[in-house]
Amino acid sequence: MKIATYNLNSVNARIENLTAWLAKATPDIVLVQEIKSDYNNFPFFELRAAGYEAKILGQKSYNGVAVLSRHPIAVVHEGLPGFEDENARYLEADIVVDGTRWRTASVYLPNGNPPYNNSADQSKYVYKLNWMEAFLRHAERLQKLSCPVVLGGDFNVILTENDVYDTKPFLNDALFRPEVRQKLKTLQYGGYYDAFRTLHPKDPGYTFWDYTGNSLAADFGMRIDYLFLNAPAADKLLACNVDKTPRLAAKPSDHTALVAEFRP
DNA sequence: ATGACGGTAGCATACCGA
Repeated sequence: MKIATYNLNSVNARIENLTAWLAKATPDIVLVQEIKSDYNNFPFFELRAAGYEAKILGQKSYNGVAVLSRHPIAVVHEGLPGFEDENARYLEADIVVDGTRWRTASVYLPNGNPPYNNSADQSKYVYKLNWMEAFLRHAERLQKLSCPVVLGGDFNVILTENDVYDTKPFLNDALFRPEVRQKLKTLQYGGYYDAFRTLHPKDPGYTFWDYTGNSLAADFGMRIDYLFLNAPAADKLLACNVDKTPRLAAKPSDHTALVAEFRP
């Protein structure tokens, strides 16, 4: 049983790359971010032909999240409960696989950096902190569930200095500020396991490489996509690996897929 | 400090991203 998270940077620009990867990787569930598509333009037919049902919280041009699965998907929350959000960043769903119900969420945390043309504007950072607060409150409520829970997505947070090729360029970046790192750590204090880091204490585990320059060749990456597991899910965890093949393929997203394998 | 690069809207160029 495999669950993946993958920030696609546009589902329509990536549909061939995506279906090729699905055929090879055969995940049961994929938590997708940045589909950059509303409902009417989402490639439901192509994914159905590839064997996947899709539930989406769409948005034109920006953001947008989806859950794909080879099994029926029951949506639980469209958007983060208790948080008025103008952006499509959270979709929670139940999926039964081999008789076990899995609670999953596709999470796209705000970036938080100021716009290039106004570096003094902190409004996006404030939005990020508020979003994280609401997410942490909801994640805490999900701890009441006894079924396996997987919160996966693009968290836009570099958790530690070992999760980026070089800390210097990011010391004042919204992805690496102590405040956001501390906040995401509270998810772990609250009983969620970082699937990749649990099994790979030392490996970089980068999931993102900038399009520009020689970032990919030089491995100037960062680990900002995560699969967080409650204890019942962590108990079933067999493996968790970064699949770099779609990032190395033609017309890639700047992120790549992170895949966890579980006992049924 | 800036822009590299890519996607989208929409048709020139601005906005967004990490």
